[in-house]
Amino acid sequence: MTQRSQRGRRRGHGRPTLDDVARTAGVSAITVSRALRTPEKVARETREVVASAIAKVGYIPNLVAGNLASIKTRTIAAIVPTLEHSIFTEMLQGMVDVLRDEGFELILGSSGFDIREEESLIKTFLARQAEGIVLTGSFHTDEAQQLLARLDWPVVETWSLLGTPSVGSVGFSNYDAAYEMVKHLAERGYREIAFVSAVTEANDRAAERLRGVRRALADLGLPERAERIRTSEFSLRAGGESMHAIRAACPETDAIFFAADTLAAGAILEAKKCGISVPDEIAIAGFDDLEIATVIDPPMTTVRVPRRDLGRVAARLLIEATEHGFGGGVQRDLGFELVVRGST
Amino acid sequence: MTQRSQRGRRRGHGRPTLDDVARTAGVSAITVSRALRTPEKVARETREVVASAIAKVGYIPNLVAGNLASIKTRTIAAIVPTLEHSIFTEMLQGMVDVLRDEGFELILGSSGFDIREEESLIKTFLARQAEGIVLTGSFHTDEAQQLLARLDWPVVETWSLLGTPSVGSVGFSNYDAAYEMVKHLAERGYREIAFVSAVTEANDRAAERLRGVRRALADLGLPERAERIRTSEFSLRAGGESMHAIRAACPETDAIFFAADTLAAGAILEAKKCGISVPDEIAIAGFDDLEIATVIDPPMTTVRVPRRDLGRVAARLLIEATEHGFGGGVQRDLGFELVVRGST
DNA sequence: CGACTTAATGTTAGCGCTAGCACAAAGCAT
DNA sequence: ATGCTTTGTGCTAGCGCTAACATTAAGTCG
Repeated sequence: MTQRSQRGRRRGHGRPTLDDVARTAGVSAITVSRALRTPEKVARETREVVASAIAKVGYIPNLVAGNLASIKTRTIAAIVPTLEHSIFTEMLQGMVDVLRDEGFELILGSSGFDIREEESLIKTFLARQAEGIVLTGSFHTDEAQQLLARLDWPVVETWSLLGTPSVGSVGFSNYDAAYEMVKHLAERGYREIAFVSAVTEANDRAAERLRGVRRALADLGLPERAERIRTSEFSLRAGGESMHAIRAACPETDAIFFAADTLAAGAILEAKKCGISVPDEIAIAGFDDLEIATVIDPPMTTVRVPRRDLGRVAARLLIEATEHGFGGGVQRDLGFELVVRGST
Repeated sequence: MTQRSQRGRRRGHGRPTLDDVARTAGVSAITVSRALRTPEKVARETREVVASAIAKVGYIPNLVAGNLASIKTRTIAAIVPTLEHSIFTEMLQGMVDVLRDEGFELILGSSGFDIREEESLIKTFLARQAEGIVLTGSFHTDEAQQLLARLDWPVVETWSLLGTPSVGSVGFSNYDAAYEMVKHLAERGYREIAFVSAVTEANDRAAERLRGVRRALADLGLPERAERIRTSEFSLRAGGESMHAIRAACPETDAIFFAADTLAAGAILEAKKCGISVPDEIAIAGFDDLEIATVIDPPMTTVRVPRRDLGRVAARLLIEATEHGFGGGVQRDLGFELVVRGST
């Protein structure tokens, strides 16, 4: 028999442990554990003794230890490109709502639209034993792709339906949405259509929207001019600037489709400031259906996307996958809605 | 001698462990651990052998186990009222920037402006062994206060300087900011001033702003009328509605100070839509200095708050506290700036 | 060249919890 | 009474990692 624990606890937090509770309640540690996690398996009387012991010593469970022992962390990770664009934070809010109801926590990463940073975050979250992860889009580094492919780890991609992540994709067709908008503009009689995109590099949503615009222009026999296809950062100011740049380069332009409401709203505000009439002189369309689209004058034609639901559905799929396994990879097309208002 | 491990691993992930790496590298587990965490203590040659073994077996560290063994999680928690208001997400972005540089991760909670939910989140984050927490404001439930008081756990409060959290407060004086804005309006000659606040219940920022407005009105000898002190939810639409409601109740009102730019912007947009001239018929002031304040017409007078820095400083304080201890509780007044533009 | 540091690696004993069984006591049919 | 389930509780052995100490092989110095 080895001689041990001669001098009590050598390391540790100093916070009370399960054993402390067990000792003051006069039961074993496992009983306390059960009283907390599966109370129906503990006699009412014992439960009460344990409860008062917990209160007495001020016990707070150590989930890190519990996670290690049970190989479950009840943690889901999410990586978004930025926290400064409300479409992503609203999606996160949807996720958090569902996760919290189901007793899961969110660990959050923001990649800054950089897939290498995304890869690094993925590795961190793997190391932290997140039980699943929500990614934005389906463009990732090769290494990340390979890692995810060989790992049997629940992954959901959002905002896009192009990838084949282990659990599924939750999104809508960015291509179709952009196509529909151009079709709408054409039906309204606009022929000289410009498109202002987000940066498309490593961003499949933006790339798909651009593809949709191009295809629609071609199908409808409308002219596509390079000077009218621009990329821009996301800000109100940049929206106004893009409008001016396009009008300077191609004065005959009669409609501009922006890949984000923020840009489109900036353009409408700037147009009004400069006495340019919307939609008579120039039509403006956006993408997202943020609140500003409804209160701006004229109200903005845009594409409504179910950002809250994107988060909710992604979270549910992932929880389902952690609890009942997964395979194949479902595709949840949550659709979009063309909302026609006064700006076109 | 006890007979054990007759049939190998009984539970576990199936992912390779430190031991697997150690075995293929022909060294002990602790050497692999050191090669990863303190490479300078391992001979170059060994380091290389270990590195290739890691690559060979595809090892990903299990931080949950590491955290338990080292009693360190390198995790910081943050609780914000909502993710749907960019001032908070920008603060979080500031936090994430600093945390990631220092090798910390963020666990995020959103309380929905409900301090009971906040309390529940605090307990969860304690249980998850977060090394510190960033809270919004200094209103918490009694139980949360007591828990935090007796726990010797690093806590930083943001957006307010009123509390005495264990590590410190990072914010500015909401009272002074509101006071200054009213003073500015008075100097501009406005005398019939209205104030639209966020809900003040359990929200010390809103309560302080209201107090500042009241005090300023009193000090400056301006009339305070109950019909002109309103609370409102946060939205563009609600801003416009508040403006109408105030003008209906008190037609002589010549200036409205909104506790958020979103509200003020909604009011300006609505005013333009209705042909109400800003600032001639009614002056509008906001709070936050969001981008829209600069591009709207007229540009908006508002209070600039250092939201990104709030997050950065809070994160740094907390990291410092986890590494070198803490005591007392510092107060970092990051200040605010009255930005006067055309709307007043 | 023996005592003494330094560098590199290994051994042991947990961190605080839970899975999997073992076991006692009680209920229930036969 | 016998066997057989059910209920409540406890014991043992880890989960995968790291702190603390132990050990060995090289330098280092007067």
